Amino acid sequence: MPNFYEAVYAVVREIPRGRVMTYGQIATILGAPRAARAVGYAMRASGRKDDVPWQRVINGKGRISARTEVERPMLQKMLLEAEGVVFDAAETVDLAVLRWEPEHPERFYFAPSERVPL
DNA sequence: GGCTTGACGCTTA
DNA sequence: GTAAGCGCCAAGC
Repeated sequence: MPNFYEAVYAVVREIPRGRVMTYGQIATILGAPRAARAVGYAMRASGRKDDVPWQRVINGKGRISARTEVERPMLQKMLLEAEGVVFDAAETVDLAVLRWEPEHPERFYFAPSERVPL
């Protein structure tokens, strides 16, 4: 992984259809449990990459964040429901059931020291 | 190199 | 149960 963004995308691409992951969870797998914000930042920048299922990444409460955009969250919810993800009355996803974890999280490990400029 | 911003998260009230 | 505050890491100026 040449940079942090690609490291994040590599994980997101592994999320199966109908399942979701949280920002903090991805950050933890990358080796930076506190870098949830940076993960979200990477998602925002991933708008162009069609092969990255960004809609399957939500916050730790099981909700859609996307505070900056207005139509984005609506689209995200629509895409997830199309995959079978269920939202409750509070527009929250049941993470206890739909949260997914890679079989080999260590292969996504991204040591800060290995970070290489683009 | 330093300051500001941002799809987050945990702790406290 | 919700709301506000502080800390976190990486990117862009």
